[in-house]
Amino acid sequence: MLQRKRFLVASVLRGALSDVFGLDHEPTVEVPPQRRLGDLASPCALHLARELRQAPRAIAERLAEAIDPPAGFDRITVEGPGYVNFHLDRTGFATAMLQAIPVAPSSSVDPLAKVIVEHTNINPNKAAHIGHLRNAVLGDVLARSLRSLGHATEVQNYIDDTGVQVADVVVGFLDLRDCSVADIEALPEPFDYTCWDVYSEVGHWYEADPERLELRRRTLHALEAGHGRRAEAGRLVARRIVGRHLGTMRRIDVDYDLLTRESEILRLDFFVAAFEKLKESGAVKFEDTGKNAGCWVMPLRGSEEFQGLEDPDKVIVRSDGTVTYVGKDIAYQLWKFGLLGRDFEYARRGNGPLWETAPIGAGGGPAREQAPAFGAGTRVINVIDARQAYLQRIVRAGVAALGHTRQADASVHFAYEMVALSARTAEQLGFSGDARLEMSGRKGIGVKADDLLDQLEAKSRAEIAVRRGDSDPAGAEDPDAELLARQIATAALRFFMARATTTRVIAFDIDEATSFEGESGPYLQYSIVRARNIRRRLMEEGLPQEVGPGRAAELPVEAWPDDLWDLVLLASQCQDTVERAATTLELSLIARHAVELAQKFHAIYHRHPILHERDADFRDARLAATQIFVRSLEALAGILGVPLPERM
RNA sequence: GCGCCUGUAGCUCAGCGGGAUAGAGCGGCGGAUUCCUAAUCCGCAGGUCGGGGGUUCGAGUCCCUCCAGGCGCACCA
Repeated sequence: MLQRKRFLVASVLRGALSDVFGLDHEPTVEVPPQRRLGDLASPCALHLARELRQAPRAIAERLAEAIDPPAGFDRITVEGPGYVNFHLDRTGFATAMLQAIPVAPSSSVDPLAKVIVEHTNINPNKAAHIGHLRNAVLGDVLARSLRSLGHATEVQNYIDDTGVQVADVVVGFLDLRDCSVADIEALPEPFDYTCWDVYSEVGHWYEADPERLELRRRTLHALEAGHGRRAEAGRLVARRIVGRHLGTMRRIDVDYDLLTRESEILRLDFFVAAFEKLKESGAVKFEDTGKNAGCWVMPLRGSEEFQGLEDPDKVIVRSDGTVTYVGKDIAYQLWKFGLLGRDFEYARRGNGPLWETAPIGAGGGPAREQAPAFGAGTRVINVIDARQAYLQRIVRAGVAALGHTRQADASVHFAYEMVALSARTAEQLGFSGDARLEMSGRKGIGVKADDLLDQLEAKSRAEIAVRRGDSDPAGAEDPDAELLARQIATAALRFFMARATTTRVIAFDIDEATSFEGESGPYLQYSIVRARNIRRRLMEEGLPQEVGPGRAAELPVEAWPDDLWDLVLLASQCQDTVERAATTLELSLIARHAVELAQKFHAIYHRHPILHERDADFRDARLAATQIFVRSLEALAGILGVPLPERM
């Protein structure tokens, strides 16, 4: 909403600079720090002072005189050292804001161009931990942002069900714990917790006798081949764990369109197809001698991007004929762009909207026509932590080496930093360490996602009980309170993950993450609950609960004091914020904008009561601002995946 | 060694292609509830923006350099 005004101001200024000074200058337009200074301002007079050999204030004054306030503006002033400031017609702008959609599909978006977002991608061999939650929340918020801006968006969750990590858990069950496949099947829930322990046990077991690593190799081959007892155990482990992971993500409202399985990529020979193309184009070559003798490698020496590497070649096919992860990932990436010339078979998972890749001719599987058209995206965003930046660059280089430069450019690695444990939290959990501690599934160090969510829900329940005056929170089986506890936990967790800048390591602190005060998910929720309560009270009093545009248009300027106005102006920047977040992949902008809105609302709530205000103009302006606030925060909360309850 | 990221209040962090008085949350101290729920609000204390150069009318922001920390550079993913 404000963006259009910004363009208008820029164009008016550009014209004046040309008319008055004969300059061709693109002025910057920003929002001044305080409302009394106006709503949009340009420091262009400061920029041009040297060139024009005039005092900035003098330039600004000449500009202000030369310009008539553009449509929607009241007046133009000169402020500070020489800013040209534009003051909006508050009544007119607020009336427009009442009717505006806070975050709408952008006209610059091609609704037919599909964006594929891949996220979560947890190895199906153990319980999800809080690092995985960061990935899932970022991916989900990104997908929600793109959808709200009008992008066709497809969310994929890649399941590496034939990798080393699954193999290790299979070894743990079959060889270390001497289980049968039936024994694994019979294990009680939480199965993923059991696997968490097995996985770290097997690591120690290998260390004690490195010859046992042969079992890993044998299992890995069995998983890739797809038959035998080990493969059966692997399928079982992966199937049960994926079910648990989906359940964990469902708790915080994270969903997917499609699960893609590595086993299907292998079975359908996606890599064979990709490999043919790579060989044809000369992107890979066979190494006869040297350290990579017997391997197919992708030379990276020529590329500027890979300067200074110790080994400028990347192995794609190992000397034993097996394919590296990068090789499979290149094939998968080509499929995502519709460049592979092959496709999966699909099956619906359960009765829900989620699909998964299915083995060819899977008995009784649904016909292929029923599945939506997956893949063939125009842009692909892989949400993967920053430690994998090197591999993601190689995947992109592989796509480029085949001559698909447009698709290589459209291959985006959404890199975020990892989640570590704060020193305090690590100590509380019994892990030694004086600094922050990196989580490690292999070592069994970490906070399980479900444990954190349980803790958040328990804390929510306790808070709710206190507020409702229940003496016995555990005994009260109030379904309404149960839902609310879940919503609060979801909000706390999602906001915590979304508000962190992607380039920073999160030092996960349990006390901070479970805080319901200050900059937190529940803080957002509470602000909306308060606004909704006003509405409810108005209804009870038999007063109108809404201000229509007609009424808003007749409010006098005095009804809009600076602090109330500031909320409206902030609300008018939701669209810009979401667009900027989606293009820069800095999603924390959305969380910060949401919390800033809530802060301003809470402050106004105390200063400007509505129910007890006698002046009708003041009351209606406040009510209109509240309406604008509610709609804006609802839009942002929807993108952040923060549920907004009716009461708290 | 090469590459990427980080260094701002006691702690966790914001600071939009340089711009108006460097902000918020937590923690500390002091206040606010006969009045739309105190998961809130208001006030106070707390800062050589890692160090040093440079560019500029103007630098937390750009350039150089140094220091400190994290991550990556496999026939693991």
